[in-house]
Amino acid sequence: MAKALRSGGVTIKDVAASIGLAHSTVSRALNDHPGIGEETKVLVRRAAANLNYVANSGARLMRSGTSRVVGLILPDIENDFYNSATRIMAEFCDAENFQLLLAVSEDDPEKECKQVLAFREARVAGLVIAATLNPKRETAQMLRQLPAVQFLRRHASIRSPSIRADDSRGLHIATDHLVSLGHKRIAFIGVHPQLSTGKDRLDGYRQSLAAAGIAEVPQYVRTGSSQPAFARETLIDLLALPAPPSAVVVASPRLVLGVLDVISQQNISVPDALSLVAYSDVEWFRTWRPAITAVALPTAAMATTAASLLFRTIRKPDENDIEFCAPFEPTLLVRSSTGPAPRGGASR
Amino acid sequence: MAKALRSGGVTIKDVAASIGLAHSTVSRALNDHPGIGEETKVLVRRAAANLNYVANSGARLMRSGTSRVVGLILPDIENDFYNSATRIMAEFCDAENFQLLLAVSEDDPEKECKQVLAFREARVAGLVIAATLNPKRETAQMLRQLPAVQFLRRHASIRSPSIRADDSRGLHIATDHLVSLGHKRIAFIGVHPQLSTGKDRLDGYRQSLAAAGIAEVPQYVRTGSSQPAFARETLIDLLALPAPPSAVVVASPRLVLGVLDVISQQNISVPDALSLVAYSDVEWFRTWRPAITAVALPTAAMATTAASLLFRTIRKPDENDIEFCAPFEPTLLVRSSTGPAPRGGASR
DNA sequence: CTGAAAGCGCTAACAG
DNA sequence: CTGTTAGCGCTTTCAG
Repeated sequence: MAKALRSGGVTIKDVAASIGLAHSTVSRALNDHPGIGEETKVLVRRAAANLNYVANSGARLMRSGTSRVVGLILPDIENDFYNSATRIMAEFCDAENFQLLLAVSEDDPEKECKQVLAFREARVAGLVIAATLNPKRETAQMLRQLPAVQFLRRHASIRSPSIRADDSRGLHIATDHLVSLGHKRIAFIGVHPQLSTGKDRLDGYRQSLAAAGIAEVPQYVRTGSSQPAFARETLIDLLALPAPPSAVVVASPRLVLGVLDVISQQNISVPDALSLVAYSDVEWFRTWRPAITAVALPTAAMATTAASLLFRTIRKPDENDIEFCAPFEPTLLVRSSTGPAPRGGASR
Repeated sequence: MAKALRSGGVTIKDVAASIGLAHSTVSRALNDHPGIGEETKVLVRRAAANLNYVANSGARLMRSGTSRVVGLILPDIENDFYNSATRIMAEFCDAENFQLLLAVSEDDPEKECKQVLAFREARVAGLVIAATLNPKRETAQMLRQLPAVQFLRRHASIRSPSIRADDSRGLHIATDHLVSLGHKRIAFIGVHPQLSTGKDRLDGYRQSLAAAGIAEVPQYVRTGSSQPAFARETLIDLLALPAPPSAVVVASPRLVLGVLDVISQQNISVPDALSLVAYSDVEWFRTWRPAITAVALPTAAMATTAASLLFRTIRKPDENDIEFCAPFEPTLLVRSSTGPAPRGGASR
């Protein structure tokens, strides 16, 4: 035993030796094979426990070819949508006796590529990915070689099925809401339009304006990074315009943070001086004062669907013809950060 | 090639065969061993790329005994402190070419135990853990057998070194702040005192009261789950007291959410009717109106230290005598959710 | 029902 | 500088 401990790891052989059986028998007993004496199983299990035996999943992998691990690649774990989704996936994995390998791409295609490669080296059974705005060819190609599900974002170069929200519609209803309150000068702060989520959301905003017969003002439409700092600078800029917007649609929860920073610092009155709609609802939005009007995504349903789709694919990789999965419907939650447009012409 | 693809995986041997070399040579070339012809290396790398070779980390593990993976066990990934820490650890791992295996224990000791076992089976090089309130004996024992770092929380039964904040002092200064504003009826909403973070924080609160000569009112002291719902119910209860508190210290960011829910729903005036201090600062606290006074933890420093301590331990496991790591100092950020105590006797 | 033996993909002696 | 060989811990035929 001392020897086993020093030489780093009790093996199935040590267990076998300790009770005078063949290691193959021990393997079968531990894996609860049919056709092994019940008494033997008990004996083996006790011996394994005594020796503090811990299976070696690497060795197991070598034989089976795939590990009980699934990968998850997310651009930003501090985004509440993603961390809620992570919780659900983690639960799912636990329930299925899988482990979750997490990678944070920070929207860097190089990192992403390295991460996918590392996942392949680990022979993950499958993976869920919210891809960067411009995945490398190599990445897309690797993704084709294992069960994968695109999450929230989808990229044309990646073949894997996608679980997503109807972003375009989400922004459509958000913008419609402002339009119906009489706003004409409606700004949009969103993420890069190379991202499906960036483009679709922008489209939704535009469609709504078009439907309302409001001409788009290029200066009101801003896209960029999904980090708060971008929204902060953008809003400051927007407010300094000769004709500042009377309302703003903010297309990502992390961007909302930057917007609120400015609102808070400049002590802007919401919704009187500025109406605000957020895309993707976050728990604390309802506690903010005024409570923030938001378009909610069915996060739990989306994450659950992604996970179960992945596991289904893992189990029957042959069913390549994944049925098309309709995008999830977002819902507008009207709270108090949106109000009627000011009567006068220019504000301030 | 077709054969290799079907039989699930191009190996080093296939690469070797494709260019008429021995598989060991290929291995060495791929691992950039000294004493391999530069031209050979180029040749091998090209062949590997052509055949779409992907290393098998399971096989590598079998030889080295430990994988390039570190584990992270957290009670709650939706807690902003933890997800910020996760981002940093993920970055660290990426930089070191390690992977991050994430497990969410949800404060369930059974789950935790299973997760640690699974990590051991994966032969993780080490792990970072914020333990549950009452880890199983088995868990503590397994933790002794691999490089591990306790994070934020620490539990006496676990030997591993811990990176933590001076929680007691943190709550001491939070409470002092309220005391200095003239508050006498100060409530405490925190997590289970079985948790080190629960106990230390409660202690800090108590010490501050004692130092100020304020008698503790048992009804004002509430501990329980760290989920928002607990804080919600608790605050409602507190406010219904004949002599409700004029200030409340909320010892965890997730609990703050529940508290704000009530404040928002009952439209309580902060800080006039109720002063509020939060423990652990969260990005959006500063945007709330009034901005929330909070005690900030040096999250980034803590996570970085935990990660580097872990990697150091992984590299030199012999240096068992880890120098004691002083707890990190929290800082009070006075914002606007705290104000002078009301003059009169009972509020309302 | 259990044992013996082969081999998964890789690395590391040890030879040449 | 490169090839040969053994063996990591496990599962899985194939025999008994």
